[in-house]
Amino acid sequence: MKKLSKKTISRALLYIRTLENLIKEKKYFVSSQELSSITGISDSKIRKDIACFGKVGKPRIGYDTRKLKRLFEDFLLHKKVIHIVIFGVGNLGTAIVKYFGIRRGKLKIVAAFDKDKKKIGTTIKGIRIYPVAHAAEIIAKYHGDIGIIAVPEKYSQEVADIMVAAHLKGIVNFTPTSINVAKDVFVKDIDFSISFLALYCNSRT
Amino acid sequence: MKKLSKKTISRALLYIRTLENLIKEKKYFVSSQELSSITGISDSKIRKDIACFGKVGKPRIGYDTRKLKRLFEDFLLHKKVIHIVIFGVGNLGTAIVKYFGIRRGKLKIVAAFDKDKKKIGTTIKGIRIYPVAHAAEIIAKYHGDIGIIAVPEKYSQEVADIMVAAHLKGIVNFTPTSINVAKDVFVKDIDFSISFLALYCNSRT
DNA sequence: TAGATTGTTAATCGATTAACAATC
DNA sequence: TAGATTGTTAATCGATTAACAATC
Repeated sequence: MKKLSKKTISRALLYIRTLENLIKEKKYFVSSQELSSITGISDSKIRKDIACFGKVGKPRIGYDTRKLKRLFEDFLLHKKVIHIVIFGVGNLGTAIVKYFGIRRGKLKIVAAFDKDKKKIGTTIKGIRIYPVAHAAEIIAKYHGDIGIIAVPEKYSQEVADIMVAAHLKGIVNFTPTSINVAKDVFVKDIDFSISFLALYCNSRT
Repeated sequence: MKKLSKKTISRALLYIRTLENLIKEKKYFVSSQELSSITGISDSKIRKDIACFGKVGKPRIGYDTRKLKRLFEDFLLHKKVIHIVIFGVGNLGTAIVKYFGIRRGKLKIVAAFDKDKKKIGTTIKGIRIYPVAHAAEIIAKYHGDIGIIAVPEKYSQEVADIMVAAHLKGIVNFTPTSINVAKDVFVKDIDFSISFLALYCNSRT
């Protein structure tokens, strides 16, 4: 088996979602061409991605949607539930807690942290908001897997340091700042301003 | 001048932000190496990106931060304010309106749309919520540039069609669905579930 | 069988890195 | 001047596309 590239992993997750929809529609076989027209990803790229996971297609018939979905999940998502912790329950943080406070697929928020004393001790969709000072302990208790930074920009590095110390292996950073972390920690930056500006710039090309 | 790749454009926007911070600190010259250590982007990539815009550096001295920032902006962001419209003011939509309802750099939300009669006519941070039926007219009136889809999944294509008809040239899609649009319209998908899952998968490699 | 579709190889494309002469 | 840093070229790397023999 080849090592999976980041791009292949992202696309595989998209295939899983697409296959789930197809299975819901009781479509049990699909060709790479059909997957291409649904996802917008080229058919040869799709076949090449699938090849990283195994040989499961049948010439003339295509792929068994349920089998293919299981194949991807066995490689990528054998964990039953992925535990998310979030720092900062302002506008964005609260929206995310409201969404992922209830389990969504394999994702679930297990704890939230904030500096605001008025928020600490309250809950959002059943998720308790804890003081940042107790983070290490709470993250260990809930077996946090990944962390979300949704605090004001100036606290992002401080929060990142806490997350690294708490042994989280992945961080989603919503602040417009580059954070520095140990190199075995993965960071995904989601910067709305840069995303929107990039879209605007691309659309004037 | 070379055609700018999407990646170069995104990085250039990151350089602009970095330069703004440096200028605020009254640092008026910076080398590609220093920019590299701040942003995490390799110095040769940075020099190559800059070369797409012009020759502005001085050997031994580096780049004039204010001049370099202006150079990027002249190419990418000559428009004073980019007008954003948003469909759907649920949890996420509301958070975004609260943030971009006030101008943030060159970005500003100018109008919001929703199906919920209770929300229509109300305002968030001064931004009025209009009925979806009036979208074409309102978008034209406010000179909308790009649109955000933050509605429930099942309405995403419907909203995309309205946006295309209203001549928006860029769409940010927060729903977990692939939308189909005319091919001169740019789409940026931001799917939190896939982003979080991908981060998790990458972190177990 | 006939023919559509897979799995895979080879060709192409684009982006990144390395290296260094030019230069202030 | 001496030497650090740019701008740029060549080398490398990885990802995508094209093509097609294998095959059910």
